[in-house]
Amino acid sequence: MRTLDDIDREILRLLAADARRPYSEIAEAVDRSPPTVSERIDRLQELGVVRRFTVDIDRSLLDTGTPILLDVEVKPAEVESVRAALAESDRVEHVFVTADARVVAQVYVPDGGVRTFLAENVPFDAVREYDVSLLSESDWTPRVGEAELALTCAECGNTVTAEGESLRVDGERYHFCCPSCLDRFESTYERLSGGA
Amino acid sequence: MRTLDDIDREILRLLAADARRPYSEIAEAVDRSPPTVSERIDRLQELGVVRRFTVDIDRSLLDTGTPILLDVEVKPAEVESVRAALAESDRVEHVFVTADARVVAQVYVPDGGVRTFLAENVPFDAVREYDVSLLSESDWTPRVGEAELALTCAECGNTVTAEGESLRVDGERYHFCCPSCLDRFESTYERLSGGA
DNA sequence: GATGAAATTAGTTCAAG
DNA sequence: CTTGAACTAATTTCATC
Repeated sequence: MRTLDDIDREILRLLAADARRPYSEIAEAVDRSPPTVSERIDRLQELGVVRRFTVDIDRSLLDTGTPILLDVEVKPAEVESVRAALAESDRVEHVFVTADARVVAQVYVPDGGVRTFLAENVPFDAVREYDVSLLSESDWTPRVGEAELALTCAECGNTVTAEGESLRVDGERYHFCCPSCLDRFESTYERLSGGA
Repeated sequence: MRTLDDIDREILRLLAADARRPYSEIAEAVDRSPPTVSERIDRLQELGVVRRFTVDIDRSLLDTGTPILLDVEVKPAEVESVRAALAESDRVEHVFVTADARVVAQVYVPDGGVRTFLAENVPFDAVREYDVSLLSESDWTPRVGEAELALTCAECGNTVTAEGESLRVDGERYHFCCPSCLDRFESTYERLSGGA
């Protein structure tokens, strides 16, 4: 398995700035041919580095409620359910989970107000406290920087280097640091799914 | 000028979920022809509702530093300079400005740590206090919802309705609630640029 | 505003190095 | 890991409604 090189990073940067520029233009910028660019972009998607192609929408031009930053202090066991519940909502664009069990979300609050929004969207018992800040502006700029690929072995948790391998099972990608981990993972998997 | 209709919203939703689907597919979904879809997307870009086509990158797979949520309390007069300084940084992906003069940013902190990052990126005098939370997860989902176009008249500040008009000057878009405001804006503009 | 047909432009496949 | 050439697919233009 290869890690990311400068060409991948440059492609990511160019796509982040404008995902519609023709591959011929990207190809010229990275001094490769269009088929190479095409293949590398496929690989970036396959690796999950590129999650999706999308549009950045200026919601300040859209009348979709009042933008707030909602900071919810949750019971540690409920962090994931609260994150999922918020991420699910039509009114929520960003969700951040902090190490100290807070879930921070950018929410476009409907007319009913924050309390109603919370009551309807978040498991009542999970919330300890919450805090609301009115937002006056928000920016999003996708960045790539000097990023190196940082994958974790699905079997042993080590960092996956260039020697690693990867495997796709049931639409999920798994990465491994070495053939042994891949093998072990595969047998465990087969045992489990065989028994099911 | 038209406002957004259901077809525009559906197009936005489809693009947000996958900006690469062919126009023929979008066309079928909204029961129009590909040229119509093309034209409407152009218009959404022209209006500034679609800021750009981009890729959603999974930065957790990229080794670009420790993700934190940085919450900076700033002197009110410095809010804009701090926002701009942060948005400028290669390490910052999101910046939110709250109504009570806090600037909240998602930062991928380099090895030097937060203090160094702040010292190098934010005007020293502007910061009153700051607070850091380690992030364990972050989601982004572009949403459209039931959005209506909410433009503000560049001359009088009223809401721009379907009767409004718009004008492009020096690469900037301006919207107006009525022809009088457009006229007045134009004369003011010509007077100012004539004198320069 | 919308369209079908034509023209243009972009993307992918493939055999080969 | 890359490419040029051939092929396939997508987008835009335009005359017309």
